Amino acid sequence: MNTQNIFQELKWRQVIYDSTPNCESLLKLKNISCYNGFDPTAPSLHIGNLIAIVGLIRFQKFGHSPIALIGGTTGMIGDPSGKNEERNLLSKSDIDHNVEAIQLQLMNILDTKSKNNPVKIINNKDWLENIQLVDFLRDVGKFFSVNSMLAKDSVKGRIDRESGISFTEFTYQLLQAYDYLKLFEKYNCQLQTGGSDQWGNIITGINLISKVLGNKEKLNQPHGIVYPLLTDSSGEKFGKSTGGNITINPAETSPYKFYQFFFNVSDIDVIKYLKIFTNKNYKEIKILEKSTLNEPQKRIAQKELAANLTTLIHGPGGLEKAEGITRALFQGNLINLDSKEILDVLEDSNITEISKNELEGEGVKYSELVVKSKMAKSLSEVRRLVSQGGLFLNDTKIENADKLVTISDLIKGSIILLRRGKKNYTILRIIR
RNA sequence: GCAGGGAUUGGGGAGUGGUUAAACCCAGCAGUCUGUAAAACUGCCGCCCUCGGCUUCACAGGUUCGAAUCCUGUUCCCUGCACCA
Repeated sequence: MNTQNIFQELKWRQVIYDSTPNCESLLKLKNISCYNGFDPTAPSLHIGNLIAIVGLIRFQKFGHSPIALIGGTTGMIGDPSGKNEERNLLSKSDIDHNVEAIQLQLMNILDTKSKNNPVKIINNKDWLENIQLVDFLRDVGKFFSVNSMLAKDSVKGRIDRESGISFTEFTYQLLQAYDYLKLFEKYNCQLQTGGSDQWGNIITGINLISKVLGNKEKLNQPHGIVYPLLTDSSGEKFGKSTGGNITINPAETSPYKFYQFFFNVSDIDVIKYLKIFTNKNYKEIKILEKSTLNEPQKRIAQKELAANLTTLIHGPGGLEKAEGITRALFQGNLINLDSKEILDVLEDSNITEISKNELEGEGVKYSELVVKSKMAKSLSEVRRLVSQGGLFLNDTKIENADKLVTISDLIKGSIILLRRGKKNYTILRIIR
Protein backbone atom coordinates (compact mmCIF):
# COMPACT_ATOMS: atom_id res chain seq x y z
CA MET A 1 0.00 0.00 0.00
CA ASN A 2 1.35 3.30 -1.06
CA THR A 3 0.04 6.32 0.69
CA GLN A 4 0.08 9.47 -1.32
CA ASN A 5 -0.90 11.91 1.33
CA ILE A 6 -1.13 12.20 5.04
CA PHE A 7 -4.87 11.67 5.04
CA GLN A 8 -4.52 8.32 3.29
CA GLU A 9 -1.75 7.44 5.65
CA LEU A 10 -3.83 8.17 8.72
CA LYS A 11 -6.74 6.38 7.22
CA TRP A 12 -5.06 3.06 6.67
CA ARG A 13 -3.58 3.30 10.11
CA GLN A 14 -7.14 3.68 11.31
CA VAL A 15 -6.65 6.75 13.36
CA ILE A 16 -9.26 8.93 11.75
CA TYR A 17 -12.35 8.80 13.86
CA ASP A 18 -13.91 11.73 12.15
CA SER A 19 -12.87 14.57 9.90
CA THR A 20 -14.39 17.65 8.37
CA PRO A 21 -15.69 17.42 4.80
CA ASN A 22 -13.07 17.99 2.12
CA CYS A 23 -10.29 17.71 4.59
CA GLU A 24 -8.59 15.16 2.43
CA SER A 25 -8.71 17.24 -0.71
CA LEU A 26 -7.05 20.07 1.13
CA LEU A 27 -4.28 17.85 2.45
CA LYS A 28 -3.77 16.39 -0.97
CA LEU A 29 -3.32 19.72 -2.60
CA LYS A 30 -0.98 21.62 -0.37
CA ASN A 31 1.19 21.60 2.66
CA ILE A 32 -0.44 23.26 5.55
CA SER A 33 0.13 24.14 9.13
CA CYS A 34 -1.76 22.08 11.69
CA TYR A 35 -1.98 21.90 15.45
CA ASN A 36 -2.76 19.67 18.36
CA GLY A 37 -3.32 20.92 21.87
CA PHE A 38 -1.89 19.47 25.07
CA ASP A 39 -3.37 20.19 28.46
CA PRO A 40 -1.00 20.84 31.32
CA THR A 41 -3.22 19.00 33.76
CA ALA A 42 -0.43 16.68 34.85
CA PRO A 43 3.30 17.09 35.25
CA SER A 44 3.98 14.66 32.46
CA LEU A 45 2.48 13.60 29.20
CA HIS A 46 1.35 10.02 29.23
CA ILE A 47 0.82 7.40 26.60
CA GLY A 48 -2.71 8.62 26.07
CA ASN A 49 -1.06 11.55 24.34
CA LEU A 50 0.98 9.30 22.13
CA ILE A 51 -1.45 9.17 19.27
CA ALA A 52 -1.45 12.95 19.05
CA ILE A 53 2.31 13.19 19.30
CA VAL A 54 2.87 10.57 16.64
CA GLY A 55 0.26 12.41 14.61
CA LEU A 56 2.32 15.58 14.64
CA ILE A 57 5.35 13.64 13.58
CA ARG A 58 3.49 12.09 10.68
CA PHE A 59 2.25 15.44 9.48
CA GLN A 60 5.76 16.75 9.57
CA LYS A 61 6.99 13.80 7.62
CA PHE A 62 4.50 14.50 4.89
CA GLY A 63 5.74 18.06 4.61
CA HIS A 64 3.21 19.85 6.75
CA SER A 65 4.12 22.22 9.54
CA PRO A 66 2.87 21.01 12.88
CA ILE A 67 2.34 23.04 15.99
CA ALA A 68 2.16 21.59 19.46
CA LEU A 69 0.06 23.96 21.49
CA ILE A 70 0.39 23.84 25.22
CA GLY A 71 -2.68 25.11 26.99
CA GLY A 72 -0.94 27.18 29.60
CA THR A 73 -3.95 29.41 30.01
CA THR A 74 -6.78 27.12 29.03
CA GLY A 75 -5.38 24.76 31.64
CA MET A 76 -6.37 27.35 34.20
CA ILE A 77 -9.99 26.92 33.23
CA GLY A 78 -10.40 23.21 32.56
CA ASP A 79 -11.95 21.57 29.56
CA PRO A 80 -15.29 20.02 30.45
CA SER A 81 -15.12 17.67 27.46
CA GLY A 82 -15.25 14.06 28.43
CA LYS A 83 -15.65 14.85 32.10
CA ASN A 84 -18.79 14.33 33.99
CA GLU A 85 -17.77 16.26 37.05
CA GLU A 86 -16.53 19.74 37.59
CA ARG A 87 -12.80 19.62 38.02
CA ASN A 88 -10.77 21.13 40.73
CA LEU A 89 -8.78 24.04 39.53
CA LEU A 90 -5.06 23.56 39.58
CA SER A 91 -3.01 26.24 41.23
CA LYS A 92 -1.17 28.65 39.01
CA SER A 93 2.18 27.41 40.14
CA ASP A 94 1.25 23.81 39.45
CA ILE A 95 0.19 24.70 35.97
CA ASP A 96 3.35 26.67 35.34
CA HIS A 97 5.35 23.74 36.50
CA ASN A 98 3.41 21.33 34.30
CA VAL A 99 3.71 23.57 31.30
CA GLU A 100 7.43 23.72 31.68
CA ALA A 101 7.75 19.99 32.08
CA ILE A 102 5.55 19.19 29.12
CA GLN A 103 7.28 21.71 26.97
CA LEU A 104 10.57 20.04 27.69
CA GLN A 105 9.17 16.62 26.91
CA LEU A 106 7.76 17.75 23.61
CA MET A 107 11.01 19.39 22.70
CA ASN A 108 12.83 16.16 23.27
CA ILE A 109 10.50 14.07 21.21
CA LEU A 110 9.58 16.34 18.38
CA ASP A 111 11.85 17.63 15.68
CA THR A 112 11.95 21.35 16.24
CA LYS A 113 15.12 21.86 14.27
CA SER A 114 14.13 20.80 10.81
CA LYS A 115 14.95 23.40 8.21
CA ASN A 116 11.81 23.25 6.19
CA ASN A 117 9.03 22.48 8.59
CA PRO A 118 10.12 22.26 12.18
CA VAL A 119 7.51 21.51 14.80
CA LYS A 120 6.66 24.66 16.68
CA ILE A 121 5.88 24.48 20.34
CA ILE A 122 3.62 27.29 21.42
CA ASN A 123 1.82 28.25 24.60
CA ASN A 124 -1.59 29.84 24.36
CA LYS A 125 -0.61 32.00 27.26
CA ASP A 126 0.97 34.14 24.57
CA TRP A 127 -2.35 35.50 23.50
CA LEU A 128 -4.74 34.57 26.24
CA GLU A 129 -2.93 35.77 29.29
CA ASN A 130 -3.38 39.47 28.96
CA ILE A 131 -6.65 39.52 27.24
CA GLN A 132 -9.17 42.04 28.52
CA LEU A 133 -12.44 40.57 29.62
CA VAL A 134 -14.64 43.22 28.08
CA ASP A 135 -12.71 43.25 24.84
CA PHE A 136 -12.97 39.51 24.68
CA LEU A 137 -16.67 39.53 25.30
CA ARG A 138 -17.21 42.14 22.61
CA ASP A 139 -14.82 40.76 20.02
CA VAL A 140 -15.22 37.06 20.51
CA GLY A 141 -18.18 36.39 22.76
CA LYS A 142 -20.54 38.08 20.36
CA PHE A 143 -20.02 35.32 17.88
CA PHE A 144 -21.19 32.63 20.21
CA SER A 145 -24.78 31.70 20.72
CA VAL A 146 -25.46 30.37 24.14
CA ASN A 147 -28.09 28.19 22.57
CA SER A 148 -25.57 26.27 20.59
CA MET A 149 -23.08 26.25 23.42
CA LEU A 150 -25.69 24.57 25.56
CA ALA A 151 -26.25 21.96 22.89
CA LYS A 152 -22.65 20.76 23.04
CA ASP A 153 -22.39 17.27 24.44
CA SER A 154 -19.76 18.30 26.90
CA VAL A 155 -22.10 20.90 28.33
CA LYS A 156 -25.39 19.17 27.90
CA GLY A 157 -24.21 16.10 29.71
CA ARG A 158 -23.22 18.23 32.61
CA ILE A 159 -26.36 20.29 32.75
CA ASP A 160 -28.45 17.17 32.90
CA ARG A 161 -26.53 16.09 35.95
CA GLU A 162 -27.16 17.39 39.36
CA SER A 163 -23.65 18.65 39.79
CA GLY A 164 -24.08 20.98 36.84
CA ILE A 165 -21.31 23.00 35.28
CA SER A 166 -19.67 26.17 36.45
CA PHE A 167 -19.62 29.26 34.33
CA THR A 168 -15.85 28.88 34.24
CA GLU A 169 -15.90 25.56 32.47
CA PHE A 170 -18.83 26.59 30.36
CA THR A 171 -16.64 29.34 28.98
CA TYR A 172 -13.88 26.96 28.06
CA GLN A 173 -15.08 26.37 24.54
CA LEU A 174 -14.70 30.04 23.72
CA LEU A 175 -11.07 29.94 24.66
CA GLN A 176 -10.19 26.89 22.64
CA ALA A 177 -12.06 28.28 19.67
CA TYR A 178 -10.14 31.48 20.08
CA ASP A 179 -6.90 29.52 20.07
CA TYR A 180 -7.73 28.09 16.70
CA LEU A 181 -8.63 31.53 15.42
CA LYS A 182 -5.34 32.96 16.63
CA LEU A 183 -3.31 30.14 15.14
CA PHE A 184 -5.22 30.47 11.93
CA GLU A 185 -4.40 34.16 11.78
CA LYS A 186 -0.82 33.97 12.93
CA TYR A 187 0.38 30.78 11.31
CA ASN A 188 -2.26 30.14 8.74
CA CYS A 189 -3.01 27.01 10.65
CA GLN A 190 -5.72 25.13 8.81
CA LEU A 191 -6.11 21.92 10.71
CA GLN A 192 -6.68 21.03 14.30
CA THR A 193 -6.28 17.48 15.49
CA GLY A 194 -7.28 15.98 18.81
CA GLY A 195 -8.99 13.13 20.56
CA SER A 196 -12.52 12.33 19.60
CA ASP A 197 -13.75 14.23 22.64
CA GLN A 198 -12.35 17.36 21.03
CA TRP A 199 -14.65 17.25 18.03
CA GLY A 200 -17.03 19.80 19.48
CA ASN A 201 -14.28 22.19 20.42
CA ILE A 202 -12.71 21.92 17.01
CA ILE A 203 -15.95 22.61 15.20
CA THR A 204 -16.59 25.56 17.44
CA GLY A 205 -13.20 26.92 16.46
CA ILE A 206 -13.91 26.44 12.80
CA ASN A 207 -17.21 28.24 13.14
CA LEU A 208 -15.60 31.11 14.95
CA ILE A 209 -13.00 31.50 12.24
CA SER A 210 -15.60 31.61 9.53
CA LYS A 211 -17.68 34.12 11.43
CA VAL A 212 -14.80 36.42 12.22
CA LEU A 213 -13.01 36.24 8.92
CA GLY A 214 -15.86 35.49 6.60
CA ASN A 215 -15.95 32.67 4.13
CA LYS A 216 -12.68 32.16 2.44
CA GLU A 217 -12.09 30.17 -0.62
CA LYS A 218 -12.00 26.45 -0.26
CA LEU A 219 -8.27 26.05 -0.08
CA ASN A 220 -8.02 28.33 2.88
CA GLN A 221 -10.67 26.93 5.08
CA PRO A 222 -9.95 25.45 8.48
CA HIS A 223 -10.45 21.77 9.13
CA GLY A 224 -10.36 19.19 11.86
CA ILE A 225 -9.45 15.55 12.34
CA VAL A 226 -10.09 13.62 15.49
CA TYR A 227 -8.44 10.43 16.63
CA PRO A 228 -10.34 7.57 18.17
CA LEU A 229 -10.35 7.02 21.87
CA LEU A 230 -8.11 4.04 22.30
CA THR A 231 -9.25 1.05 24.26
CA ASP A 232 -7.68 -2.35 24.52
CA SER A 233 -9.45 -5.53 23.58
CA SER A 234 -11.09 -5.75 26.96
CA GLY A 235 -12.55 -2.30 26.62
CA GLU A 236 -10.22 -0.65 29.07
CA LYS A 237 -8.99 2.79 28.34
CA PHE A 238 -5.59 2.53 26.76
CA GLY A 239 -2.66 3.38 28.95
CA LYS A 240 -4.07 2.44 32.28
CA SER A 241 -1.80 -0.11 33.72
CA THR A 242 -1.61 -1.79 37.02
CA GLY A 243 0.30 0.57 39.17
CA GLY A 244 -0.80 3.76 37.57
CA ASN A 245 -0.63 5.57 34.31
CA ILE A 246 2.25 5.05 31.99
CA THR A 247 3.83 8.44 31.61
CA ILE A 248 6.65 9.41 29.36
CA ASN A 249 8.65 10.81 32.22
CA PRO A 250 11.51 8.41 32.99
CA ALA A 251 11.49 9.46 36.62
CA GLU A 252 7.88 8.40 36.99
CA THR A 253 7.77 5.52 34.54
CA SER A 254 11.17 4.06 33.90
CA PRO A 255 12.09 3.18 30.34
CA TYR A 256 12.00 -0.41 31.47
CA LYS A 257 8.43 -0.13 32.69
CA PHE A 258 7.49 1.76 29.58
CA TYR A 259 9.01 -0.95 27.44
CA GLN A 260 7.30 -3.65 29.43
CA PHE A 261 3.93 -2.04 29.02
CA PHE A 262 4.11 -2.43 25.29
CA PHE A 263 5.86 -5.74 25.48
CA ASN A 264 2.84 -7.05 27.34
CA VAL A 265 0.24 -5.84 24.89
CA SER A 266 -2.06 -8.70 24.01
CA ASP A 267 -1.93 -10.45 20.65
CA ILE A 268 -5.31 -9.05 19.76
CA ASP A 269 -4.18 -5.45 20.18
CA VAL A 270 -0.61 -5.47 19.03
CA ILE A 271 -1.13 -5.09 15.31
CA LYS A 272 -3.58 -2.29 15.85
CA TYR A 273 -1.06 -0.47 18.01
CA LEU A 274 1.73 -1.01 15.55
CA LYS A 275 -0.35 0.68 12.91
CA ILE A 276 -1.32 3.53 15.15
CA PHE A 277 1.96 4.29 16.82
CA THR A 278 4.82 3.21 14.64
CA ASN A 279 6.11 4.06 11.25
CA LYS A 280 6.11 0.51 10.05
CA ASN A 281 4.69 0.31 6.59
CA TYR A 282 1.98 -1.94 5.32
CA LYS A 283 4.33 -4.70 4.30
CA GLU A 284 6.26 -4.77 7.53
CA ILE A 285 3.08 -4.89 9.52
CA LYS A 286 1.73 -7.73 7.41
CA ILE A 287 4.80 -9.73 8.24
CA LEU A 288 4.44 -9.05 11.92
CA GLU A 289 0.80 -9.95 11.74
CA LYS A 290 1.70 -13.34 10.33
CA SER A 291 4.25 -13.84 13.01
CA THR A 292 1.74 -13.10 15.72
CA LEU A 293 -0.60 -15.58 14.15
CA ASN A 294 1.86 -18.39 13.61
CA GLU A 295 4.36 -18.04 16.40
CA PRO A 296 2.75 -15.81 18.98
CA GLN A 297 5.00 -17.03 21.73
CA LYS A 298 7.90 -15.25 20.11
CA ARG A 299 6.19 -11.92 20.61
CA ILE A 300 7.99 -10.41 17.71
CA ALA A 301 5.31 -7.83 17.10
CA GLN A 302 5.22 -6.82 20.75
CA LYS A 303 8.98 -6.47 20.80
CA GLU A 304 8.91 -4.29 17.74
CA LEU A 305 6.20 -2.12 19.20
CA ALA A 306 7.97 -1.75 22.50
CA ALA A 307 11.34 -1.08 20.93
CA ASN A 308 9.93 1.43 18.54
CA LEU A 309 8.12 3.50 21.11
CA THR A 310 10.78 3.25 23.77
CA THR A 311 13.23 4.65 21.28
CA LEU A 312 10.88 7.43 20.34
CA ILE A 313 10.31 8.48 23.92
CA HIS A 314 13.48 7.54 25.72
CA GLY A 315 15.99 7.38 22.92
CA PRO A 316 18.29 4.51 21.93
CA GLY A 317 19.91 4.62 25.34
CA GLY A 318 16.60 4.13 27.06
CA LEU A 319 15.80 1.19 24.86
CA GLU A 320 19.13 -0.40 25.54
CA LYS A 321 18.58 -0.20 29.26
CA ALA A 322 15.06 -1.50 29.01
CA GLU A 323 16.13 -4.44 26.93
CA GLY A 324 19.05 -5.12 29.20
CA ILE A 325 16.85 -5.30 32.24
CA THR A 326 14.32 -7.40 30.42
CA ARG A 327 16.97 -9.89 29.41
CA ALA A 328 18.41 -10.05 32.85
CA LEU A 329 15.07 -10.46 34.55
CA PHE A 330 13.35 -12.84 32.24
CA GLN A 331 16.02 -14.94 30.64
CA GLY A 332 18.99 -14.78 32.79
CA ASN A 333 20.20 -16.02 36.00
CA LEU A 334 20.32 -12.72 37.60
CA ILE A 335 22.01 -14.02 40.65
CA ASN A 336 24.86 -15.32 38.60
CA LEU A 337 25.80 -11.88 37.50
CA ASP A 338 27.97 -10.00 39.86
CA SER A 339 26.35 -7.33 41.91
CA LYS A 340 27.83 -4.56 39.89
CA GLU A 341 26.38 -5.94 36.71
CA ILE A 342 23.05 -6.34 38.38
CA LEU A 343 23.00 -2.78 39.59
CA ASP A 344 24.08 -1.68 36.22
CA VAL A 345 21.38 -3.51 34.47
CA LEU A 346 18.74 -2.64 37.02
CA GLU A 347 19.72 0.96 37.29
CA ASP A 348 16.20 2.02 36.54
CA SER A 349 14.30 -0.35 38.70
CA ASN A 350 13.36 0.16 42.28
CA ILE A 351 16.23 0.35 44.63
CA THR A 352 16.01 0.58 48.38
CA GLU A 353 19.02 1.21 50.48
CA ILE A 354 19.62 -0.46 53.77
CA SER A 355 22.56 -0.26 56.07
CA LYS A 356 24.87 -3.16 56.47
CA ASN A 357 24.65 -3.43 60.21
CA GLU A 358 20.98 -4.29 59.96
CA LEU A 359 21.99 -7.57 58.44
CA GLU A 360 24.79 -8.29 60.81
CA GLY A 361 24.42 -10.86 63.50
CA GLU A 362 20.96 -12.37 63.55
CA GLY A 363 19.79 -10.35 60.60
CA VAL A 364 16.42 -8.86 59.71
CA LYS A 365 13.09 -10.47 59.16
CA TYR A 366 12.34 -10.97 55.51
CA SER A 367 8.87 -9.55 56.01
CA GLU A 368 10.30 -6.31 57.27
CA LEU A 369 12.58 -5.96 54.32
CA VAL A 370 9.67 -6.39 51.97
CA VAL A 371 7.65 -3.70 53.67
CA LYS A 372 10.63 -1.42 53.84
CA SER A 373 11.22 -1.78 50.14
CA LYS A 374 7.55 -0.91 49.55
CA MET A 375 6.88 -4.16 47.77
CA ALA A 376 4.03 -4.70 50.19
CA LYS A 377 2.03 -2.24 52.23
CA SER A 378 1.96 -4.13 55.49
CA LEU A 379 3.24 -7.19 57.25
CA SER A 380 -0.16 -8.73 56.78
CA GLU A 381 0.19 -8.37 53.09
CA VAL A 382 3.59 -9.98 53.20
CA ARG A 383 2.20 -12.98 55.06
CA ARG A 384 -0.62 -13.24 52.60
CA LEU A 385 1.74 -13.17 49.67
CA VAL A 386 4.06 -15.69 51.23
CA SER A 387 1.21 -18.05 51.89
CA GLN A 388 0.27 -17.76 48.26
CA GLY A 389 3.79 -18.38 47.15
CA GLY A 390 4.31 -14.99 45.62
CA LEU A 391 7.44 -13.67 47.27
CA PHE A 392 11.05 -14.46 46.55
CA LEU A 393 14.45 -13.72 47.95
CA ASN A 394 17.20 -13.86 45.36
CA ASP A 395 14.90 -15.98 43.23
CA THR A 396 14.17 -18.49 45.95
CA LYS A 397 10.59 -18.81 47.01
CA ILE A 398 9.99 -17.75 50.58
CA GLU A 399 8.02 -20.14 52.75
CA ASN A 400 8.27 -18.34 56.02
CA ALA A 401 7.68 -14.61 56.14
CA ASP A 402 9.76 -14.22 59.24
CA LYS A 403 12.81 -15.89 57.86
CA LEU A 404 15.86 -13.98 58.93
CA VAL A 405 17.92 -12.39 56.24
CA THR A 406 21.59 -12.05 57.02
CA ILE A 407 24.80 -11.04 55.41
CA SER A 408 25.15 -14.46 53.91
CA ASP A 409 22.17 -13.72 51.71
CA LEU A 410 23.92 -10.88 49.98
CA ILE A 411 24.72 -11.48 46.36
CA LYS A 412 28.43 -11.00 45.99
CA GLY A 413 28.40 -9.18 49.24
CA SER A 414 26.43 -6.15 48.26
CA ILE A 415 22.85 -6.52 47.13
CA ILE A 416 19.71 -8.47 47.74
CA LEU A 417 17.06 -9.13 45.18
CA LEU A 418 13.42 -9.17 46.17
CA ARG A 419 10.72 -10.36 43.86
CA ARG A 420 6.98 -10.27 44.10
CA GLY A 421 4.95 -12.31 41.70
CA LYS A 422 6.44 -12.90 38.32
CA LYS A 423 7.41 -9.47 37.28
CA ASN A 424 8.08 -7.15 40.16
CA TYR A 425 11.61 -6.75 41.35
CA THR A 426 13.25 -4.56 43.91
CA ILE A 427 16.87 -4.34 44.79
CA LEU A 428 18.16 -3.79 48.26
CA ARG A 429 21.48 -2.12 48.15
CA ILE A 430 23.74 -2.14 51.11
CA ILE A 431 25.16 1.11 52.26
CA ARG A 432 27.67 1.61 54.94
C1' G B 1 -33.66 30.47 55.28
C1' C B 2 -37.59 26.31 55.66
C1' A B 3 -38.66 21.16 54.85
C1' G B 4 -36.89 16.38 53.71
C1' G B 5 -32.86 12.81 52.46
C1' G B 6 -27.90 11.23 52.95
C1' A B 7 -22.50 10.42 54.58
C1' U B 8 -20.30 2.42 55.26
C1' U B 9 -13.71 -0.77 54.07
C1' G B 10 -10.24 1.87 46.43
C1' G B 11 -15.22 2.61 43.57
C1' G B 12 -20.35 1.06 43.47
C1' G B 13 -23.59 -0.63 47.17
C1' A B 14 -26.05 -4.04 51.36
C1' G B 15 -26.59 -3.73 56.37
C1' U B 16 -31.28 -0.26 61.15
C1' G B 17 -29.01 -3.01 68.62
C1' G B 18 -25.62 -8.64 69.45
C1' U B 19 -23.69 -14.69 65.48
C1' U B 20 -20.72 -7.87 61.31
C1' A B 21 -14.02 -6.71 59.87
C1' A B 22 -19.16 -5.85 57.92
C1' A B 23 -23.34 -9.28 52.05
C1' C B 24 -22.74 -8.56 46.87
C1' C B 25 -20.46 -6.38 42.36
C1' C B 26 -16.25 -3.96 40.10
C1' A B 27 -11.28 -2.83 40.45
C1' G B 28 -6.71 -4.73 42.55
C1' C B 29 -3.10 -8.64 44.24
C1' A B 30 -0.98 -13.68 44.32
C1' G B 31 -1.18 -18.76 42.39
C1' U B 32 -2.22 -22.69 38.53
C1' C B 33 -2.15 -23.24 33.22
C1' U B 34 0.69 -20.83 29.24
C1' G B 35 3.96 -17.47 25.60
C1' U B 36 6.26 -11.89 30.52
C1' A B 37 -0.46 -12.87 25.85
C1' A B 38 -5.81 -13.74 26.29
C1' A B 39 -9.34 -16.72 28.62
C1' A B 40 -10.35 -19.90 32.61
C1' C B 41 -9.88 -21.61 37.48
C1' U B 42 -8.19 -21.07 42.89
C1' G B 43 -7.03 -18.01 46.94
C1' C B 44 -6.69 -13.16 48.96
C1' C B 45 -8.24 -8.24 49.38
C1' G B 46 -8.38 -3.12 57.67
C1' C B 47 -4.02 -3.81 61.01
C1' C B 48 -1.25 -7.04 64.13
C1' C B 49 2.86 -11.31 67.52
C1' U B 50 -3.34 -15.00 62.81
C1' C B 51 -7.01 -21.55 65.67
C1' G B 52 -6.10 -15.30 68.94
C1' G B 53 -5.89 -9.84 69.48
C1' C B 54 -6.68 -4.69 67.98
C1' U B 55 -8.75 -0.41 65.45
C1' U B 56 -12.75 0.79 61.85
C1' C B 57 -18.75 2.36 59.08
C1' A B 58 -18.20 11.62 58.21
C1' C B 59 -16.60 14.10 63.26
C1' A B 60 -17.46 14.76 68.68
C1' G B 61 -20.18 13.27 72.72
C1' G B 62 -24.21 10.12 74.98
C1' U B 63 -27.77 5.77 75.95
C1' U B 64 -26.81 0.44 76.51
C1' C B 65 -24.05 -5.57 79.25
C1' G B 66 -23.45 -4.60 73.87
C1' A B 67 -23.98 0.37 68.38
C1' A B 68 -22.28 1.05 61.56
C1' U B 69 -27.24 0.47 63.51
C1' C B 70 -30.68 4.50 68.97
C1' C B 71 -30.09 9.93 71.00
C1' U B 72 -27.57 14.96 70.89
C1' G B 73 -24.39 18.42 68.63
C1' U B 74 -20.95 19.58 64.43
C1' U B 75 -19.25 19.42 59.36
C1' C B 76 -20.16 18.27 54.38
C1' C B 77 -23.46 16.72 50.30
C1' C B 78 -28.15 16.20 47.80
C1' U B 79 -33.56 17.14 46.79
C1' G B 80 -37.81 20.27 47.03
C1' C B 81 -39.65 25.24 48.43
C1' A B 82 -38.77 30.19 49.51
C1' C B 83 -35.60 34.52 49.42
C1' C B 84 -32.14 37.33 46.58
C1' A B 85 -31.33 38.79 41.39
